[in-house]
Amino acid sequence: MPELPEVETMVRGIRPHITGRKIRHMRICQTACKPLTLTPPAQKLTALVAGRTIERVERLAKRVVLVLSDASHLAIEPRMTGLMLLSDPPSVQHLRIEWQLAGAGDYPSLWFWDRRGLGTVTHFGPGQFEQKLKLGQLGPDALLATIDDWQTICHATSRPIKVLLLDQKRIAGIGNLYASEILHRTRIHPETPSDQLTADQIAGLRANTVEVLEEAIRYEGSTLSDGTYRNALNKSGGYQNAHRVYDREREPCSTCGQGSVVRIVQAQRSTFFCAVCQPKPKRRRPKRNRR
DNA sequence: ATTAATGTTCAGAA
DNA sequence: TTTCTGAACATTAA
Repeated sequence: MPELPEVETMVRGIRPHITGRKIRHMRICQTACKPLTLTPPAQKLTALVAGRTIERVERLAKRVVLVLSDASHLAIEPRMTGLMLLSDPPSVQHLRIEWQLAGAGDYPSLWFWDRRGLGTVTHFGPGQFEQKLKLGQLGPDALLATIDDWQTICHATSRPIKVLLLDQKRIAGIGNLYASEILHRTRIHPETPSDQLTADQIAGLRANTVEVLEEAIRYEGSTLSDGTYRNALNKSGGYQNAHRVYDREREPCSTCGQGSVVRIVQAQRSTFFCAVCQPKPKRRRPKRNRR
């Protein structure tokens, strides 16, 4: 499930316990039938990582990044069901990778757990990270994007704003859950063509994106009904109780009290919104009305 | 047996 | 060139 707030929670959870510690061994667990996508493949990857010290732990969009002592980077992408854990995995058979840490510390190992196994782990040599991933693949981070960034992003396409919010190449970190929450709070209909948004709406979008994501981080992320998402110590998040529209189809809108939450499908993903709070945009007046 | 699920990517068509 | 669709990856629960 992890979107930006869940990945940020993972990073904050593991950072104090693994920063400055040396990776004695990176072990690919044999319990899972199908292996994760590892780049480079397992043998080469484990050799590159062994013996390195973890200098820093950072979040890049929806990835956890370990910065290693040789200036290389290890990027872990949890995708749908991946978790970074220090202890207490929800199940043993879905443990995929163990980083055994040297020296004294509260936890002997860092783990990657992934039920569906869609996650990826990618190693970047010194200098490759910025070039190949940071600059090449991702738009500005959703917590850092300026109004100018947002203006440029929205003006560049006629795609529906909900679909644009999910495009990591344009704006990085927002996923399906938070896209619905952000648009509801900004009172924008999810099918609005992005290039028809007014300057005020775009400013609101930026402000509410930061507000929703920071609030979700304070709650340590959203654990949905399937219970998959957990923090580094296998504790649930709390933000699911604060969702105003996501997964609340047919419930009355908590904001206006008038409408009820409806579900539509955009780009094969569920979108939740309130038709009263988020009315369909009026069609643009054609220019022929000028005299 | 069928469907949907927080993410990403690719091929192919309009 | 842009946009959209469907499928794929693999697993589980309703």
